[in-house]
Amino acid sequence: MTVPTYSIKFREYAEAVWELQEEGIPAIQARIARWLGVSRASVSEMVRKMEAEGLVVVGDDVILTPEGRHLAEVIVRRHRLAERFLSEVLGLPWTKVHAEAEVWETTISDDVEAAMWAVMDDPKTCPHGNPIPGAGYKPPPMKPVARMELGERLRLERISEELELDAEMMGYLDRSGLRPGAVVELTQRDPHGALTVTVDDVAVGVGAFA
Amino acid sequence: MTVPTYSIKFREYAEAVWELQEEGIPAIQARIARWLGVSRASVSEMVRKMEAEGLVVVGDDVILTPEGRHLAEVIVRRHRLAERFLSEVLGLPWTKVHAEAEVWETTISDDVEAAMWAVMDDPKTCPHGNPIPGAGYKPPPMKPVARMELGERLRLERISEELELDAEMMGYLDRSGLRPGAVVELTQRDPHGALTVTVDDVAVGVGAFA
DNA sequence: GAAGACTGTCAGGCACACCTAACACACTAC
DNA sequence: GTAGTGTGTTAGGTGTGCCTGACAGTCTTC
Repeated sequence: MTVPTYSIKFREYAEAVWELQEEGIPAIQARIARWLGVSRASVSEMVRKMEAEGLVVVGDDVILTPEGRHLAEVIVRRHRLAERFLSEVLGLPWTKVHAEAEVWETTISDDVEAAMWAVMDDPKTCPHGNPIPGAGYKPPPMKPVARMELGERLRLERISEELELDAEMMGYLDRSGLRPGAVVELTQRDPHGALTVTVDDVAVGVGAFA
Repeated sequence: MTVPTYSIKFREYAEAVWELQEEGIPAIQARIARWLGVSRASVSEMVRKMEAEGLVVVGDDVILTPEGRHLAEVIVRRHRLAERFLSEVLGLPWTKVHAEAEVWETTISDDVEAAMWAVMDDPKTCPHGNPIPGAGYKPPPMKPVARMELGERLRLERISEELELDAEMMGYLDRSGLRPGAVVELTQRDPHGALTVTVDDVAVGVGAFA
């Protein structure tokens, strides 16, 4: 609930590092650059400034300091809280809330954040199933669909942040019934890794996600 | 409901011109500069860029073109709608919503704006009593408190945007019971223009506002 | 070991919105 | 008339965050 006094860009970079780490991807600069859609040179520069401010340590990976992690968690929390709010209170389709929350996460004040908590009934996750940091909820251990066995059935828990970036993909998933909570069965896997899963007895082809 | 594709700063300048005009203040550059808290040089520069884009005409006053007025009205509408939303749905105190809405006005998307309209019961004014453009509501003709007669009683309709900028002043007004809807009586006027008004039988000293 | 791919960094530049300092012009007051 | 005040403009400068292009270092792969 602390006010992040750092620039919007610092917050976004901290968030990116945090999310990469959450996805299990090592936060090297090139990944951060792709994640944020900027050049490697820009990341190199920003990351050096953030190191000077004590937000990260730059080595082989970029690692958040406790201060940096705290900053990132405020942003991620506000992002997911905003997604939940947009979906639950304002009734926006869950496929659209990610893009909106990108803006909200850096503009929400302490007061507004507190008011959102108060107005919702103890939210634990965002509409994509990702846990809201600080809500006291640990997501169950998960297995990406890509690592399921043929014929295995699983309840879909969450859609990765990376996929959320892609509005078209989100629309596709939604139309196909691939939402958090849906039970899917892996029915086929082609030699290149593309999967066919069955949801509500309908077969759908997808790539790999959680 | 149109997407304003102009930069955030263009939107804020357009809004400032619109508000000055609403307050009956001629929108000369020096006033815009004070209103926005920037230097006259900056206003001169920005206003020239906006003229090149067809948003304003620069003469003795700065005048909005139809395009510019439209842009400004989108922003003002979103500002006041956001204030109402923050107060009504999120339960923030009415003295705080202006500062929050400053940020919201430029970040709200078409989708979010539509959702806000849908979630509230046909709002006509912001919590300070200012009309929301596009809500089909014309405020009654008003008389600033400063122009009341001694002993005259009046219902407070709105608090000017200018005052909203000043959080301390807003707190003072609120604590004094000077809220939209309150009935005030002008009881004294000192030679320098300072006023004493009576609200709920309590005397309060103020400057001049609507 | 050489070729190719990937990575981080550096130099140099750009757009945006802001600033101060200095100027010329208008208006008012005395 | 002159002094003072307010106004708009110009010139030159700043900080932030982005870019491209070129470079050296590190892996893989053959």
